[in-house]
Amino acid sequence: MNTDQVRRFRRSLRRFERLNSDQLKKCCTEVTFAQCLVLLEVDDGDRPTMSELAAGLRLDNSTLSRSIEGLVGKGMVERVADDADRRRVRIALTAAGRELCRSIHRDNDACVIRLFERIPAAERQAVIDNFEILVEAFLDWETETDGSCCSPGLVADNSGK
Amino acid sequence: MNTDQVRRFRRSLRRFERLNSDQLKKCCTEVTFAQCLVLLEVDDGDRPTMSELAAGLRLDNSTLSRSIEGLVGKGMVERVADDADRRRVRIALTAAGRELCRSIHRDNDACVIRLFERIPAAERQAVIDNFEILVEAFLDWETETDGSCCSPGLVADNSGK
DNA sequence: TACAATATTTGCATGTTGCAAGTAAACTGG
DNA sequence: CCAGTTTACTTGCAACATGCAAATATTGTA
Repeated sequence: MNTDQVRRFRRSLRRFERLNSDQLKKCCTEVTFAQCLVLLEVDDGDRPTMSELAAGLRLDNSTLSRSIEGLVGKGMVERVADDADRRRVRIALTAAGRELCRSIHRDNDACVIRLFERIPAAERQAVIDNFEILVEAFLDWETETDGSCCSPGLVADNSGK
Repeated sequence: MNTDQVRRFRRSLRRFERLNSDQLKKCCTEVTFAQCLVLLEVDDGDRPTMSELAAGLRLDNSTLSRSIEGLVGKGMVERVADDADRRRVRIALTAAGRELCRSIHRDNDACVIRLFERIPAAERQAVIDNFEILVEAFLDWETETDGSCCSPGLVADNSGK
């Protein structure tokens, strides 16, 4: 890795960071952005418990608890007591929640397709594959360092002070 | 684009979203994460005005104003009145701000290098290049739609309701 | 000079987040 | 079986981030 590569990548990372901005996210009014991430995670799992969701989303249990609270209030998910261990709370989609997930997927699939129309067809698969490699590397690195290292993109680090 | 490609990409996008989480970002105590992004943007520019910074970071002027307020309070930047147009406020790094930028770059360059050690050397350039292509496509798309489309990754969209 | 346009800051409300403390249920060793 | 510990989750709290609308100050314009 030379300096130019590193700096170019970090610059892309900073720009990407700001792209997922609230402005972009706000086109939806049914649920908040954080709630949307939780909803899709619930949809991906099999009646996951709170802890499973929190781990999957890398969120504190308390933060997740509040997101779920919001989704319950909007009638998208239900808290279901676990028969085997009544400490556990399992989360299940309601009919409205399932419908919202379908809607989210439909609309966002279409958005991704439009996005990729800006990328030459020959490059699309490479972009997807390489992004996946990148995300995996991040996840792998996060797991190993347990979040104790600084964020590679942009974060200030006072370790040198 | 087939469905599998789209879904795989959106899944990566969701995971990536949560990776830049506060937990990861919090290794720094000098400035907040948002302030760090602003600081580096100031460093990149030539005594930029508030509006230039807000546009570059895709932030509302008011949000930027508060971030700058924080950085001024921490002695990292200074507000400088523009001689030609006294409505304008230009932002300049202080000596401490310049030093912090150097520190951020030094530490984060090192982090990126460690991150990429998890990716085979032969693939690194492709990962960087393809990430850049992706970010450019996002920026291009955002500019053209003026943020009026839904976020491709994950955002709920009630347009179908 | 009155009026419109531009640049920035403030007031306000909402959302997100983690830590610490609290509560309830399940396990464990005597 | 019961006291103490562990586990799962929720609440209290404080900080930060964010955009919209309104206020302020300055500049351009007719």
